[in-house]
Amino acid sequence: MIECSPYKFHVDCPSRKLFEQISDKWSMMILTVLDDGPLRFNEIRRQLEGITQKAQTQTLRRLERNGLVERKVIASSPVAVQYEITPLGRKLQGPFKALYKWTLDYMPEVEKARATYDARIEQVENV
Amino acid sequence: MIECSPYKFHVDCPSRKLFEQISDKWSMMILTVLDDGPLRFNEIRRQLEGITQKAQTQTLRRLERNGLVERKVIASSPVAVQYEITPLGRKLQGPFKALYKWTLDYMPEVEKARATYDARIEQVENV
DNA sequence: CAGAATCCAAACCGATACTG
DNA sequence: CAGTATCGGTTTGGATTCTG
Repeated sequence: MIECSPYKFHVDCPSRKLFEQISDKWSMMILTVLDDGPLRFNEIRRQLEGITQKAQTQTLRRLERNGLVERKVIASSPVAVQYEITPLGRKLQGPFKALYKWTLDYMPEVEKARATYDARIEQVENV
Repeated sequence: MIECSPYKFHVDCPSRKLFEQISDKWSMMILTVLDDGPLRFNEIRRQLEGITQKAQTQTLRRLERNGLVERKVIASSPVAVQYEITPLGRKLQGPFKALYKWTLDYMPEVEKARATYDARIEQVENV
């Protein structure tokens, strides 16, 4: 792990600035569904349970601005818009899949830890 | 990428639940500095520029609850508290480092994309 | 279809003061 | 040292309405 002086994680450290941009609720999921191929606005929507139109628009705009997604307007009536992952966005798939695998592999351990923690806390509070 | 029916990312998908827990502003950074060895509260603080005491406490509690960090109270006067990464937390280092490397490798590309996007937006707005 | 605009409530966040 | 408690200010999030 490379360091950013004088703090390990300086506010100007690229990892902080960039992590903020992709660690929101929906970016990772949108990039993941787009990895299988381009989708239209409502096609994305149908794959992500619970996303609102506003959140989706905002997330897509940020992804587009950061060069991770390309927005293509297809002139027709009514107009069609297609979202496509860029090569840069595709390079995030490796890290994302590693993270995704971790969540599946260790979810049971995390839940066990939570149960233990919550039980201990409750005990302390009920003294 | 494994799917969660009927949506690709169902609300009960482990990846969503767990990703929410670690994708906040500080978790990744705290786990990273703890990877080098256990630290006390204020030692962590000194490595993470801009973190407030409140945010640090909250993040550490969540990490502890999820079994990623262990909190050890050393009886002394004044009391000392040590935070140590757990084996489970350490298993996240691989994915984190992959993500970290991506930010360093592609930050320039992202900034170029932003400049292009912002210039285009400005042009549209100034018509 | 693919959004933009608006409004409101809830969550978060930092600053401050206090404690054993 | 290692926190807890509290209090505004800000941001976020959802629901709703409107548009070409």
